[in-house]
Amino acid sequence: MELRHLYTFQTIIKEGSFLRAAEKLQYAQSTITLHIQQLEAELGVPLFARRGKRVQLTDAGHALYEQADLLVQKAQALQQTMADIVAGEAGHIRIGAIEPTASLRLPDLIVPFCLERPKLHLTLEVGSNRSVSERVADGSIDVGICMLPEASLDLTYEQLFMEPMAILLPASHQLAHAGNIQISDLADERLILKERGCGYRQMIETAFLQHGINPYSGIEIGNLEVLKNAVQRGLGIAIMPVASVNPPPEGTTLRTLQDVKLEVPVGLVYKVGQYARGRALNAMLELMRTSLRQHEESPLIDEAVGP
DNA sequence: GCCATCTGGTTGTTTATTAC
DNA sequence: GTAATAAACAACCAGATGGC
Repeated sequence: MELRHLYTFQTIIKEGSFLRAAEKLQYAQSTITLHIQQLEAELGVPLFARRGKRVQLTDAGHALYEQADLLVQKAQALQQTMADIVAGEAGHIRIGAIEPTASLRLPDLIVPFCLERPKLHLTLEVGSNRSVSERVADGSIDVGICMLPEASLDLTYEQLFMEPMAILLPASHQLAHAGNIQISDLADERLILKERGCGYRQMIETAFLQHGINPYSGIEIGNLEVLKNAVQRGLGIAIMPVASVNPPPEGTTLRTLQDVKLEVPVGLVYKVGQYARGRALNAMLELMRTSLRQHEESPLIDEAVGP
């Protein structure tokens, strides 16, 4: 059954004749007859009773008219949805992001973006660098915001900004008010690390091992909030994204290293060749580029860190 | 005057072939 | 294996004409 046959059928009823339906739909009159004949042949039942020059709906015609109305309405709604997707007003965007970007930076972008597009569906998944990049690689999410993914995943990486890191220590700690802090000063400290596979931890381990220091103290905490609380209660010190401890929790201090710049690159991650998606996703990517790259120009660390 | 049928031109679809 | 192209075929439409 073809939708245009149903349109023709509906138009005949609304206009009252085959001829006026043909004029309305800009078909030849013979086409209207053919449409109805095809519809009747397909359904195996006459839809109109021909009485000389007049035609009248049969019972089957009445039944079809009620159902056809629903079908045509559904089809029109579907066409409108497709038009909205083409225009970037609808569709489904799936984003994955690491912390603290997900909770501190993305809401400022996502909220106005979604309010402007009430028909848009958006899913934001928060995870580790590895899980976000793997989800992008297997197609579960459209785009990720994370650190450089593993080369084996064959993903495109577009750097947006550098995430500055700093040392969070209890305010009572001897290094809290020290002059310059060198990385060697942390050699004997209990450093609380994030979980294995976390990009922040990898950066910390690399920096420490380059200076001949083993950063592993035996304590790993996979959540930034719990990590902050642990430092606040004196369990040890931690190296954290500045954005996640700005301002530092009560009873803690944020310091930077004098000899090592602690920062990790964060960027957009997407599948090669998958870039040409819907307009809504492209608009979101453009917004992320514009807004998150701007962040690089106003680093949070200047406001948050001080002896 | 209105609808059905026939005929010819146009458009769209399918299939086979070729190139990458 | 996939995409592009061309040929054959089918479906569609419009105009002309006939029956009621």
